[in-house]
Amino acid sequence: MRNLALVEKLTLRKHELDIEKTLDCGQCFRWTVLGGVHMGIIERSVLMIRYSEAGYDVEVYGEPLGEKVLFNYFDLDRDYSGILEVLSNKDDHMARAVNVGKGIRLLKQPLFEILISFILSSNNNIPKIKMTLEALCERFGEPLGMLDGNIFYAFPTPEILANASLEALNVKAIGYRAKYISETAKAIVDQKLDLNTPFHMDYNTARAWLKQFHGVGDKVADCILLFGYSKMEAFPVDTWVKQMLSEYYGVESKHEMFVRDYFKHYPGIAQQYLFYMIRKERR
DNA sequence: TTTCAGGTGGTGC
DNA sequence: GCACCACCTGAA
Repeated sequence: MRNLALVEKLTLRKHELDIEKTLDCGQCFRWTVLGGVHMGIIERSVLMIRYSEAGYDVEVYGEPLGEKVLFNYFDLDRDYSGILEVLSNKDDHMARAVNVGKGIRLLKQPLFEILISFILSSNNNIPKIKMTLEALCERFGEPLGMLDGNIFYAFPTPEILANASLEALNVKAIGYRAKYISETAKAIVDQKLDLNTPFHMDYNTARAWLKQFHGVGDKVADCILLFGYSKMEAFPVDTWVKQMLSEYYGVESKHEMFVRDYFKHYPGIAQQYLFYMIRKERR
């Protein structure tokens, strides 16, 4: 296995971006942190991100990424300050969440990767999801090269997963979700479905479109729409968020109506900041 | 040994 | 529409 070559050096301004929080708020699973260095893969580029005076230094290995793609991945073109100000004026909980979560941005992750990742997330927890994803990438992803003794793998393509047997897909901790992955990959390949389609749909239509895949229900569809498609109307409700909605807002059912009315155009950002806060307080 | 974890799909009403 | 419940697996 050949070593990955450094092909690009980029910088991220610190303004309104906290890498640590952004990569550790449950929206992505393949980033790791070691000795203060964040390592991750975007498409076929291996990234190492370090703190610096101005913000963050980004080293790109393997294939060049380009500033535009990097900025897009971290949603840097969106102005969060105005949105967060409106949200923090809503109530004390939201104000606290905005304060605690300052610097969180909603990523725009590769679509097939985010679809598969969140199908794996159902009835599951983060350490296991990470374990399963790494196992899938090791078995089915293309090895991109080595760096510091570690082999980095691209995310598997729909074709490779569609052609894999259920036995082969039965990697660590995947369980009954292997069938969902197989059926989803097959649907994409056989029916020539274009994962870009939801970009051109409104939130409700896009959500219904994603739910055609086995293993994608309301919550998983909302995660995909929020972390892959930047649909800010999406408000994923898991057991913790459900409990939080009840506790903070007295909402026991019909969350969708409540969040749309209450958070207006940005339920997704509200959800992510609230989620980060309740998760942090639990730990 | 039992319970639960960042849900979904199937079933029955 | 809504309420149940089985479901892989690993950790507590």
